[in-house]
Amino acid sequence: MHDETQSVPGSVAISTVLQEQENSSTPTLSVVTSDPDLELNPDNDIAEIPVPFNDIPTTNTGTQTIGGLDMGAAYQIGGPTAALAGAADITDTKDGIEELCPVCGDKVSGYHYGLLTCESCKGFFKRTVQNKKVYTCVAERSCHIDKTQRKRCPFCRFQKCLEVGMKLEAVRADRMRGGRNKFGPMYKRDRARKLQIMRQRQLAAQTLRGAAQLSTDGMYANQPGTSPFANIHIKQEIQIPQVSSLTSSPDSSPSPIAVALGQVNSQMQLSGTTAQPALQIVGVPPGNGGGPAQNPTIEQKLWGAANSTTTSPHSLSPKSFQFETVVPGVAQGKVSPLIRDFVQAIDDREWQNSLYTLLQSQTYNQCEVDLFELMCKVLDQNLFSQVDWARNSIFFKDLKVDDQMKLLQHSWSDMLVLDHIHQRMHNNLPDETTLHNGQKFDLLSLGLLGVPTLIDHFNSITAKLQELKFDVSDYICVKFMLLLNPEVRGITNRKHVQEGFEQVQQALLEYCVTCYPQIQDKFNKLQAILQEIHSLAARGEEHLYLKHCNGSAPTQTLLMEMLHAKRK
DNA sequence: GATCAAGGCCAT
DNA sequence: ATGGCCTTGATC
Repeated sequence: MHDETQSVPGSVAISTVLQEQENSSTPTLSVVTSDPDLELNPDNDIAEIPVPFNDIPTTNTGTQTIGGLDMGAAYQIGGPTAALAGAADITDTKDGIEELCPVCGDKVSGYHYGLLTCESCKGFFKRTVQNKKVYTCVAERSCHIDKTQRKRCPFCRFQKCLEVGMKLEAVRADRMRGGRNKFGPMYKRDRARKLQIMRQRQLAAQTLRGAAQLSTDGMYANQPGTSPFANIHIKQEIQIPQVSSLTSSPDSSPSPIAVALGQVNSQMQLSGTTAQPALQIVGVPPGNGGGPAQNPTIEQKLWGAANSTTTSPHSLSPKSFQFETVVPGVAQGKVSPLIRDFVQAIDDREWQNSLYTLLQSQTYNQCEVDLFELMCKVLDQNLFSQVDWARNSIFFKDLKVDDQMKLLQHSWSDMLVLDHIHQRMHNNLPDETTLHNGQKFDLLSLGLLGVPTLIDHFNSITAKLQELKFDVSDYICVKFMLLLNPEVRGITNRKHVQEGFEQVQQALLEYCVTCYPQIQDKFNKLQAILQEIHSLAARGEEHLYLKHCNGSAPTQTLLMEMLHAKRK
């Protein structure tokens, strides 16, 4: 079986996505340029320290240069002369810092294109991107890459380069030599973090040695100087393997956590079964700097699953809501079949699974990711889910693609915000989560479309909805009403949209009256809140658009496509 | 001036 | 095509 990479797919047109219903091919979401220092959240568990490796006093760097080239700080520490260093802490850190190339396991020669890699993978990555190479895997796209076999399958090698986090955007389009790029500060922070980890390890080791020594003496006491913090150091030490494994994974094995979550495996399998971006990207930054995992996921979800499930989403959604518990009045037959079906079709577990899978896959093997960029990727994925949901929804699915596009272009951001509110209110989505690499990701920012200042508005909306006992049925009806907006300009089949809208509106009105008689005017109040959501979403869109215009937001995404569509 | 991550060169 | 070594140049 021969698999081939394809040429650059370009941006994802909304119409393409929608039209895929007919041919079920897989559009490729493209990639992302980003500034890794933009809105970085340095708030990780390990305090940043102002001492990069290269500031560590060594007197023997000269012996570590090769051919007159200073080989850099990272391996200076772990290099053959490290043992000669006088300071005990330097010799002790040797094991901690000696890194292997995450692609092939060869010796690391420095930071290249986003992370520590060996010289050969650096060269390979550069050649591939610069020369827009297109490779083929003659096997199953899952060839093992190590030092001895890395030459065998360039396809899988390049795929692995992307998987571990090598950044296409670090290869310069203009081929300019020298200087520094935007990743410089990230490399510096990564060095500092590694150094910090080494020191913690060393202290933990000392503490343990001390404790062992004292216990053999039949006494319990901590070493002077470290005693108050001994437990802390040990605790941090336990966390270290997760963190350090992100930058050195010679065999590319998923971390135990990822395996336990069942997340990385599924991602990797997907990435191995889909023609991937790798080379399509060349020239254009790849859709997901973090590797090929994202696109196949989206594609599979949207165009694989969706095409076969249009008839009965319920049966495929064992995770959908149990009406009896979430929809009051259903047992008494008070709820319209329309709302029943709506609610049953919801699969929030899938929503959250996709979210966490994406977050973990994007940070797997990455020492530090751009959190704004990551947020955009999540929004983008949500957007794909949104389109998928719409295309399989009653009323909407009967429309022509042009009409569908217009409706989606008009409502996507409102629906993203609404979805987030729903996830928080009904599924306990937390406000933040810790990523695979230890960074904290602000989940709430998704609901704010990346605008921190919208938090008050967001909270006020949420509070009002809570007062109204906004439930899952309300949510899904409101979502339909946002989507099926007959006011949208240029709709050809406005009658159908109008009918759909009115049916949902009527169902919601009846639902509010019958199931929530104690809440006065719930229906109209919900309508008013829709306006607020719309205004919040509009500000979010504006912000994202500005970010995009000044080059801070990923390009070639469905998200940006949507942002542009409204401004055409 | 030193650093070091880009790109380039060239023997293999 | 690969990969080890060299040159470059922005940043520290």
